[in-house]
Amino acid sequence: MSEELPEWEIAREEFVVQWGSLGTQWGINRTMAQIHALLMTAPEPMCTDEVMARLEISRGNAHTNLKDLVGWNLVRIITKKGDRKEYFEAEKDVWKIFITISKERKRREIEPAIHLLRDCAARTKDEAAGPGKDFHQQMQDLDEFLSFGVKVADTVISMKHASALQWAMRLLG
Amino acid sequence: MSEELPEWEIAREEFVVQWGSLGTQWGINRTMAQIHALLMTAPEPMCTDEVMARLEISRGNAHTNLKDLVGWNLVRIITKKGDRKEYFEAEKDVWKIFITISKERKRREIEPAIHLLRDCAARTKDEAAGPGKDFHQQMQDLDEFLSFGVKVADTVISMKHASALQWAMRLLG
DNA sequence: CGTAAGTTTCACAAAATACTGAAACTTCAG
DNA sequence: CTGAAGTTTCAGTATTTTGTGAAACTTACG
Repeated sequence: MSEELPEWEIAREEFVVQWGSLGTQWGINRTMAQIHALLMTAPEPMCTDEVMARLEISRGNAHTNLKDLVGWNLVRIITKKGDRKEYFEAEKDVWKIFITISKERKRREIEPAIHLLRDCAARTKDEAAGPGKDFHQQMQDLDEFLSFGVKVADTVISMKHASALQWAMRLLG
Repeated sequence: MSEELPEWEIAREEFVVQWGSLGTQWGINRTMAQIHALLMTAPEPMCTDEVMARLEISRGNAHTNLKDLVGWNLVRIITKKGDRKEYFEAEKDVWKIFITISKERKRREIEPAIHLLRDCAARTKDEAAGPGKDFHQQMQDLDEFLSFGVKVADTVISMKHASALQWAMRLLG
């Protein structure tokens, strides 16, 4: 592992390890975050065996997490001609990473929440007063807020990096 | 548990349970999310025993998660005069909830990441070319993006709901 | 075909996380 | 003080999540 690594590889090692623990705080599993960090900083696409060796993890673990990353659209599969192996390459453009993660989180986390809120609001739409009405109102407020957030996110997602930047700069003054 | 609950309480029950599972997807523990849901929809502040009874959880569990929510500034402790018990009340204003969560996540998740990125960038600032330089550049790009995001977040955090709304509307329009 | 290279699956094991319940601690009124 | 009411802690347990490793499966080339 530590035989004559160039200086930048030592920093990379640190990055991978630490990004892994940060990931857990974020609700992402450590290995997945580590693989992502590894691929984001890989000069060339890596194959499963390289990932396994580098992180000292099993084939099954590497495989599962690589495929999960592909499922998140954060990593794509590359095939080199004359080579049957699959290689994995992470998106490195920060703006694209951000867009991808936003899209996925919206789909996986926000939209289900909105459905729940609408369902609960619908069930209580006839409450005329008191706690029942307050509950209904709360569900509606949450729904409206999240739905509005989704609209904003959709707009941002469809923007080019430069326009988004310009727009945000205006906000900052 | 299910003796003659009014209609809205049934919806609330559903909300609490489902918000709990959504929470796990979000990387938040189920009980904490459930308590938060319960308190957000509580007509009055609740005491530990009420929470325990309602969610059928132990005192230790209720206590820990209530205090964690207080630590997140999503719930505050209320004391009624002539009563030694502590009551817990959740913030219900959606905009305030959003601001609070943004602040906390920034502090707990984004800032540590920025520190890591700066550290890794600093360690490789002398790399003149090749993979080492690319690594340095990647760290810097990530840092810049997150730092810029923090600035935007700080601006939004300091805004009144109405101004933020107006600003966002302009984007959508 | 047959077989070697590569990928996927999955039962089981290990590790991390969350929960319980009871004891220890704190606070306050009498 | 003393003890009732309430809060906090924590060792042990249960549950959930991750990871392993080997077998099953797929693919493509000779």
